[in-house]
Amino acid sequence: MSYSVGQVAGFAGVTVRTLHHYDEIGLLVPGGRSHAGHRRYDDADLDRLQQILFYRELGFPLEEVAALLDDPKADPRAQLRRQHELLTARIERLQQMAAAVEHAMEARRMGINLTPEEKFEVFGDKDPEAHAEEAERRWGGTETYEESQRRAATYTKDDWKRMQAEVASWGERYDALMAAGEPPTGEAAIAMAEEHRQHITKWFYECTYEIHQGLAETYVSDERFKEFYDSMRPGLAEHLREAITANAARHTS
Amino acid sequence: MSYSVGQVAGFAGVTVRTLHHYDEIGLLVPGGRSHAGHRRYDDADLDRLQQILFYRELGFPLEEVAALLDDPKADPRAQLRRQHELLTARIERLQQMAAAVEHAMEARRMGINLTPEEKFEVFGDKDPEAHAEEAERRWGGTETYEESQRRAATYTKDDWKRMQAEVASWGERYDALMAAGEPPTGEAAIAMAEEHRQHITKWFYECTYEIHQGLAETYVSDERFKEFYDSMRPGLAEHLREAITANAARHTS
DNA sequence: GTGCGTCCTCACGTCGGGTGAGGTGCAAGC
DNA sequence: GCTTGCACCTCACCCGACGTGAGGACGCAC
Repeated sequence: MSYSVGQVAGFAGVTVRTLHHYDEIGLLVPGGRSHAGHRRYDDADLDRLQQILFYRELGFPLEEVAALLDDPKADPRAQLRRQHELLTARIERLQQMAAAVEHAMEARRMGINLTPEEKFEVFGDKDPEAHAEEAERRWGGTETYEESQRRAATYTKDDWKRMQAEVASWGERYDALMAAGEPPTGEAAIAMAEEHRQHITKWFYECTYEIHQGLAETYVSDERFKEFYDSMRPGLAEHLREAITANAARHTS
Repeated sequence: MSYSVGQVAGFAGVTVRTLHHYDEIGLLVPGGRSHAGHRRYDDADLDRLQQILFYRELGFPLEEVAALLDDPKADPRAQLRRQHELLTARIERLQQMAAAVEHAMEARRMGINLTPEEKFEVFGDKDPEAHAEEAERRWGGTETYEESQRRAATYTKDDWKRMQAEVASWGERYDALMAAGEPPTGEAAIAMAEEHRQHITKWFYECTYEIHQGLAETYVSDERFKEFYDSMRPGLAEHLREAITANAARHTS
């Protein structure tokens, strides 16, 4: 069984030119040539191509791909293990990005102004310095709630107002609920947690129960988020977190 | 608050040159310039840069990134929704790739010879034609079990033999177990399922309970995989699937 | 023999930047 | 006051991973 460039290009989903290129740079030299000089790929070549495409997809430069594949002390078992690790690492990375996106949007929803460093946190730039100076800018600056609101206002003003009204209404009702001594695991609190989740879904993005729980954690762990909720009533942040957790538990069981 | 190229490059984790480039092509033009002609980026620029990097990371060409960001009918809400969708789609894709890698390795373990089309299945090339002709090659070909074994033999011969011995031993014991009338949910069968899982982990890759269950499904749904197991004893494939499921359930509860 | 389809080999174009070369503006140290 | 250093500027060529013709060879079909 041997295949022409066209056939291989066909089922591998690459162009003929790409195969030519790989031949040129010695990354994938076909097992043989026909008498007319046409490239003939055998099954081993296909296996190799599959591996090449795998690593390419994950963004490796071709030179490194060659190194990985020609590594003599990497048998198929090691290859597989590596591929599997790469994939799971990648997935984790994306999940972190998703979490960061959710986080960023929550900040926006509350009119919290992230520092530049925080904005780029997603991209994994663990550079924990310039932190004193940063706090200066953050708390000493003159950027107000109002101002950051203005910046977020690519919404129509009406939309924004209506959303704020919903938030306010929800806040008052949650305040009342706590005043009445309702526990976080009670029906009333759980209903409010669910309303909170649906508010996010309505105005921002599909907020799953899982995501919601993630957000709940930051409401108590991040000072600014906590302040947002505690300003409605002291202790609200924690109360809400527990209600959200209870609500999530109910729906994932 | 405004920042120089160097500062921005710093916390965004890109080079100064990149920022120059983005300015040149009009993708990110700084809000202003200092009297000396130095670029000054303001907070809105940072937000935009963050978005740019997000889409770039997902592989969009810069021109498209510009189109996405300058789309007038995409408010922050729509952006967020889109980003979130892109991420979850990407994650799903990677998970499929991971599953395909697992699948490929199982095939190798059993000496099953995938058709070229199957080898590239991962890369999503749904082209369900040329299927009759394909079956010809697949079943009519002369490639034997032996041959495909040979190709997979980048293992040391010893390793391969020892692995095969383990498989054989396991098969005999599973055969006996079924002959004795053990149910798939019984202790003995579950122990065999667990041994099966650990065999894969030992020789190939970290096989989680979740992955194991995925494999179990293909053992009954893919004719060739089914044949591999049923040749040890008719009905073994299905028996094993249920045992694996029971074993997985025990460990994830 | 004349299409046609697929293959071949140059060889230049494109995209997203990297990497100097050579020059300017400004603060600090001598 | 002068120079040294640093961060910035523009101009311009270089690179990887192909895309995109141009111009030609093969084989089969009519």
